[in-house]
Amino acid sequence: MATIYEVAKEAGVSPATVSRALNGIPVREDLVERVLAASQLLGYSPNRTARDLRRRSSEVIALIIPDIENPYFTALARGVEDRARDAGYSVMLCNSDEDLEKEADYLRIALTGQTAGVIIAHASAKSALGPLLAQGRAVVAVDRVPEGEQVDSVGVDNVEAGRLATRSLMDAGYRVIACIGGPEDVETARERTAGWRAEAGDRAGLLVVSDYRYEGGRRAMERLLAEGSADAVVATNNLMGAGAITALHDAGMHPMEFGVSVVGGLPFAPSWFEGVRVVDLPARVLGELAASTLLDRIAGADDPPRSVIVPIVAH
Amino acid sequence: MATIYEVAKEAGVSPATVSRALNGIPVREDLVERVLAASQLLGYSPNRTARDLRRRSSEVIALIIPDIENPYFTALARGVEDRARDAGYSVMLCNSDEDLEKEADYLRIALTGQTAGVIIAHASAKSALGPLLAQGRAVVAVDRVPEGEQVDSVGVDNVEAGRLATRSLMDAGYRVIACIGGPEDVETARERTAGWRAEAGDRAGLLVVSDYRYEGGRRAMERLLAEGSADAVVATNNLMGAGAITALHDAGMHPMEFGVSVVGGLPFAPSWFEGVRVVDLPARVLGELAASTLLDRIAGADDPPRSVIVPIVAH
DNA sequence: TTGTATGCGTTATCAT
DNA sequence: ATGATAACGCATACAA
Repeated sequence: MATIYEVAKEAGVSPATVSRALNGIPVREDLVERVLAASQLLGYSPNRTARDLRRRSSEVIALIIPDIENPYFTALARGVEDRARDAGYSVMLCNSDEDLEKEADYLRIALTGQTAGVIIAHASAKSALGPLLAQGRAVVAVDRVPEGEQVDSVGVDNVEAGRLATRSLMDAGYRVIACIGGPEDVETARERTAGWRAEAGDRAGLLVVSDYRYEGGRRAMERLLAEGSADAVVATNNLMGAGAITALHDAGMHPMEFGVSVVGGLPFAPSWFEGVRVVDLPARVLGELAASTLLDRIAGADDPPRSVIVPIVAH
Repeated sequence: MATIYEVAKEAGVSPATVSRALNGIPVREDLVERVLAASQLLGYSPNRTARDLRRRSSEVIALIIPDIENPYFTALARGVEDRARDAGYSVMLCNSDEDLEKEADYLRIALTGQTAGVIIAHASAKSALGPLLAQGRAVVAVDRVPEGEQVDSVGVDNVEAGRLATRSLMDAGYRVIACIGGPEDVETARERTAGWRAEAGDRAGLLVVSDYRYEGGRRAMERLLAEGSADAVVATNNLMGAGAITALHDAGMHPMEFGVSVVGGLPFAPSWFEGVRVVDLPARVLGELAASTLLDRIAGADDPPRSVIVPIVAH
């Protein structure tokens, strides 16, 4: 790879002039042209590592999500990406796999590498955002909003989501509504379950705590069917909802006879499941807003941490 | 952030000793301990940008995929990620969105930043891998195998996939089998369509060329239904298959009366569509193998480019 | 084994 | 506006 020195020599100017010409800092017209010609000739493009080292920042933002195979988070990622790209940033997507250790690794990489900022849907409330924040790095929590930390956040009203999902079943005439909950150390899971509880009450055996995954939802549903006391169920996320529907299907039942309401949609499947109620979550918008918030911080906004709640549109 | 100099001073040794102690280069036992204690105390961790600049490499590999919202590619990404992580590398995932310009951006970033290597499922045969290869960077093409380039590649036998999907419908007794093809500048699309053609023949109007996307598959199916000459269809990728099924459903038909065979599966939905035939593609394995291949290259393997074809398991 | 000093490729400071 | 040069933080060649 050609360096800035070679370009300088080729163009007959100093390296400083090359740097300026390429960075939009005023330089005499004809020199700019010589620099451009020389870089073209040598196939030069600046070494980003050196630039980042010198500038102590970069145009990369890290996005850490807990499950890259969950369409909810990929939609969110698209939102982040589109907004970031418009602002000239690229996105490094990291999959923590709901694993605190992997997440810590990626957080460390984001910290020690020169990322301009970090957007994170943390794997657990125990996530170690401390070092990032202490160091003054721009950080935005998305989807999952840490309860203790002083950090910008973008999320939805999960209690309301849980309520809407539940009420939708009640309105349809179902009487005993069970709930498949997510991991207890994930805020969104606790909140959505709380929403269900507020509407449906909480009788023993009606709440099955699972793991936000497809297989977990499936097993939970099997248990509820075996139990036999409910006639409808709220799945607190999309994957568990899919699992529940599968279990229902495998048991030879249709989502009409046993009511199903899911918090969060699955793409490509809107019309396949008549009878399934869906409380859509604005994943992509969450991503866009998180990116906008982060970009503001990077640009130097120093107002106190703000917390954005995106409204849910009921069906 | 603390630097290596501060740690050195705190530990009463030279920066070089700190560097060595931290990188497993022989250093007197008690000095190692002092260095460790000092880094602990100061919360030191090496600046990766500086290290990369000095070493002229890094522990990050870039993975460029054309559609982050396609479960096929996220499964592939998981494969890459798992294998890479085991080897101590982290993965920067980039979404080209089937857009040559975005892809070129990411390729440039991968080139100018110190990535250890690049794994790419290119957006189009026109992708500009040239600069990377010319510069001797490790590159592996996955899923989509460039036809002209001298580069390692990992893919499946797409012609065979197309054949299998078609034959499955023929064996079930369908007579006139249409095909929803993907973009003509994507190798996998051309090959799968070729597989269909080889089995089903190609009569006018039976091939609808689409775009590998959900909506495209939906519209293509609507057209085929309007046309009315076929009694079954091969969708050459998962998303178009989903779109086709939706169109079918919206037209009040079931995948039993109008045969549907899809190349590539959709997750979370195995048992929902009785009657739909699926030729599963080993996306995750593709990712794992691509990562292994890349890691070999990074480690210095200098045998000629190899081309791995992962067998397809028929259902 | 340890320390000193240099260089990785930029950008930014300071003269000019 | 332009050029010489220092500095970003680390790893390593060389000297001790």
